[in-house]
Amino acid sequence: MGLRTESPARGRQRLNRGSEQVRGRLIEAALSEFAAHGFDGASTRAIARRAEAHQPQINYHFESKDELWRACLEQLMGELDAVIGEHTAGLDQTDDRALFAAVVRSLVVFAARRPELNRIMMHEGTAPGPRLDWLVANHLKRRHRDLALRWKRLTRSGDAAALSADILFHVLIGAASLLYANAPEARLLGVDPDDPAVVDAHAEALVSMLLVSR
Amino acid sequence: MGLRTESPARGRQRLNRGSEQVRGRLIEAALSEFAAHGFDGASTRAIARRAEAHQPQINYHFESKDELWRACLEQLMGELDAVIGEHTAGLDQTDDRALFAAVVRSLVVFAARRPELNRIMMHEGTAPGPRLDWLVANHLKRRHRDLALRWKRLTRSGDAAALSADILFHVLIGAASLLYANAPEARLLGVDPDDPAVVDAHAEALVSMLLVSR
DNA sequence: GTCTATAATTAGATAGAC
DNA sequence: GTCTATCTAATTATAGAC
Repeated sequence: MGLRTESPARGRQRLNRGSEQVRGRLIEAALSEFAAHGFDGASTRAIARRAEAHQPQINYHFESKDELWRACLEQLMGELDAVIGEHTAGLDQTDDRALFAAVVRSLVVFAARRPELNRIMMHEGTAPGPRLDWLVANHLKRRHRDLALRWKRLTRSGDAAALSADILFHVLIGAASLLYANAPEARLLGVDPDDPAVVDAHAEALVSMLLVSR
Repeated sequence: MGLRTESPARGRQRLNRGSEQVRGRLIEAALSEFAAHGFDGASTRAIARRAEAHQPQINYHFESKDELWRACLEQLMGELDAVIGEHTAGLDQTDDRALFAAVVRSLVVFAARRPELNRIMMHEGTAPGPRLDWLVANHLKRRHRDLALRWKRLTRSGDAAALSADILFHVLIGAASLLYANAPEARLLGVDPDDPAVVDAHAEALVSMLLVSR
């Protein structure tokens, strides 16, 4: 197996771009790959290629593929909270009805803009495992409980459709996000999940079906 | 590498169970594994182990892992049609409202009883590829078109909620199936997707939200 | 038709030069 | 901090005995 003595600097050019930039590029590439192909289907080589980095850099900047996955979810959950924050800012924080409508619109808008979060959650929710345990404990438990409490108040005030608070979480997220999580499928069916008019009508339809007119 | 001359009949006992039975066991095991872990995450060894068969038997009874996957989807789609058939049998076949309600109930009941179909579709819908192309061409296109036509008639007759026929497919399937497709997640959140009372209330809630009272 | 053994490829992670 | 080379383990598929 002949040594390559010919040139001292072979292969890809050395690129020192700073830890933070490479870390960010790896997270962005990884969440795309995890969303498209699931944790097992996403290879660290494909992630590195998409980030224009080398595969061992993943283990340098992150401890493991698992830790990279968790970093992706922290990123996406932070973005979701930012979108909800934008939609609920300036509202009367005691107006449960207006706040709920804003959350529904946030979920639809976010699912359309950033389908990766819902894709990853759909991949992970199909089987028990340590990643699902981590997701529920660190992100979903609180959101599920808060949404159920909000829905119970709306039910008592006569604003809510006839739907149990326990299952509202999955009914709402399913209705709000499948079109975008499965956008490749929707496109083949002739639907355009990237059309802002579609997204807007979708959000308003959900609000009007969930909140009964007074 | 020492030859094992010791015993002529080593390893697992030879089991000849007939082609049809082994084929069926492999399909049942495979759809569980594909549903739980996605196509890439499901290994043919795990499928064979679950079916109490040997890994090369997959390539004997099916041409490849891909063809086994397609056999799983034919099986599941057939079961879905059977459930829809049961729910719509005996109804006035010109009563669009009653037929639509029966289809909604079928989708919820089937998703709860057989979450594998929705799990596999959620895994496959997140990225373009030959399996998604096959699914859309052979199963989804027709269902999507028929449901949209039915919804347009209900919209004209004033029975339908304010929701575009284009996106009804994904809104309905998302609202009806995420609770069951992501049942492992729901269970960790304290919801019981296996409770028949939950399933029944879920179906009736969707019917009442989608069909406006006359 | 069932089974063992294995070929060919690819996976995540690591060692060590630079 | 980046990169090449490589280790170990796992993957799908196949060859051939039975």
